[in-house]
Amino acid sequence: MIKKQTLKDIPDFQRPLTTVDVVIFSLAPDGLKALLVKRPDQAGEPFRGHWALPGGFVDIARDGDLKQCALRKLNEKTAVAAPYLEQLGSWGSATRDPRGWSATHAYFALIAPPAAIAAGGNAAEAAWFAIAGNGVRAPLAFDHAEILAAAVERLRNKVEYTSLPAYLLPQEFTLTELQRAYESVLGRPLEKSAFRTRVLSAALVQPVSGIREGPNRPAQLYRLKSPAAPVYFPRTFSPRVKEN
Amino acid sequence: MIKKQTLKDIPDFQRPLTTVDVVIFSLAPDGLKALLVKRPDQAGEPFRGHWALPGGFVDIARDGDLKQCALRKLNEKTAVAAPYLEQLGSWGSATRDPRGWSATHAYFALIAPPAAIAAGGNAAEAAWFAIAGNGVRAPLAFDHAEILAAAVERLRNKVEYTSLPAYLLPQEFTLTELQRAYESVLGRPLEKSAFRTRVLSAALVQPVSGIREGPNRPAQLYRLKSPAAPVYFPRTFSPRVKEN
DNA sequence: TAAGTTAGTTGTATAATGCCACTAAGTAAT
DNA sequence: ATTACTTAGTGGCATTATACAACTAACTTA
Repeated sequence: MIKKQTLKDIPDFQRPLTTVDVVIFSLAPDGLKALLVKRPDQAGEPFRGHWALPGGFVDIARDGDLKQCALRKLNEKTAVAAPYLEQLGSWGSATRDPRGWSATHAYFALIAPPAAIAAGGNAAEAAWFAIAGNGVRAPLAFDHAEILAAAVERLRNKVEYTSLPAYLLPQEFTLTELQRAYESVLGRPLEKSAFRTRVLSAALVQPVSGIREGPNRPAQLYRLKSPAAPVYFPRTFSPRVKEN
Repeated sequence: MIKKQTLKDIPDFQRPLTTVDVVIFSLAPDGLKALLVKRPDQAGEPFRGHWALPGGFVDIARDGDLKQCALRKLNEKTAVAAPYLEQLGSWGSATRDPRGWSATHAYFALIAPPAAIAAGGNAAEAAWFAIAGNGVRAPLAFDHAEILAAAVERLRNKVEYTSLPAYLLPQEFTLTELQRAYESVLGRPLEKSAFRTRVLSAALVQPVSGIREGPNRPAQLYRLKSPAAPVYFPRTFSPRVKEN
């Protein structure tokens, strides 16, 4: 029988590297985007010059816990007030980082477009990439393509039965804008009437005094009733299956 | 501006401790159970003699990746053929382990009762605890009560719209047994007719040749069509809300 | 004033069930 | 054998959310 491992059996150099990575989504007029950063192009760095998810080592002196670490990573790239931030999962193996056994704790964040445009710090090394299919067109460092794909899949899945797309919009929005956000993420059109009934009959949004003016009939503005917690619907959107 | 941390800035002793913990669920006649193990009662060990989730340090020499590590932990306690194993999330902070900054990767497993009864190895130090509410009655080591509560919540949630309870049963089962499994996890009765229609119209189970004999009308035996992947239903079970 | 566009509403059909009552097939006691 | 009891399995109506389609409303611009 193999001896159970205790702390003193684990020299420090046998501890896995621990990182946190954040998939940051936002919405541009032409669709869903994810923020990526360029790996440093220095000797000894893995995946030099590749695009990667924002993230890095947990700093045990600065980070109280994993979520705080994720928020720190998020704020290093883009200053957002109260983003939607959800844990996505963790990826760890002997081979994912050439520097040694490493495990990353992945989060995904949804932020509104205005704050998103300014990528803080070293802007040349951060950019928004369009989501096509389950990822972006550029090759990514480490297993980040896999992590990004998992984030996209999770987002698409939850969009079917939650209010998540609202976090991709500014605080105030029209119902049509909200519907476009859903459609952008899902990649398919939704029925206007069914969409409105669902959104309005759930305790999801409440009207504000403002009106969105435009070249045609103005639209009522709404905002989230309880931004802190997303709303879950009892069913998914599921278009009727045609016979024949 | 704070300098970006690179590998050489992180002495090994500043790396977080990395563990994997597994919430193992099974079904007894009187309800849902979770397997817990007793912490060693030795000097220097944290939470001496407390009950805890099965788990421990990632062994970078033995474990290829996190899931393999979770499977190893699972097999150290109970030998199961092909359990349902899903990543639950990760918990990491400066304070959760008195030995230092630590992060655990938590998984949850669903296993069939027969294999479950024999808790391998040191049986005196492992036991099945009834799930009451969101956890067990005993106080747990570390933040394991929180992790267990998250597992119970995730399980209850997914039971509403997936085939997960089937993994708590032996390979062959009757529809009534499956319904009882759902009810055990949910903690509320389900409508027989609606349940059967849902299960049979989804590509969830297929009849096998066997019949379950008993003191009354015998029942058709079924097994999962594709044990590898759980089935998702388009709606949750949701009892009608009474007016008045 | 008519055309064009987007906002928002209304009405019918449908799918998946919730709910209730029923029939079917065994064992065990009489 | 017959009846009582228990669990397996089915059938039918009601309900709910939404898919779908057609409609009305409000505004700008030519």
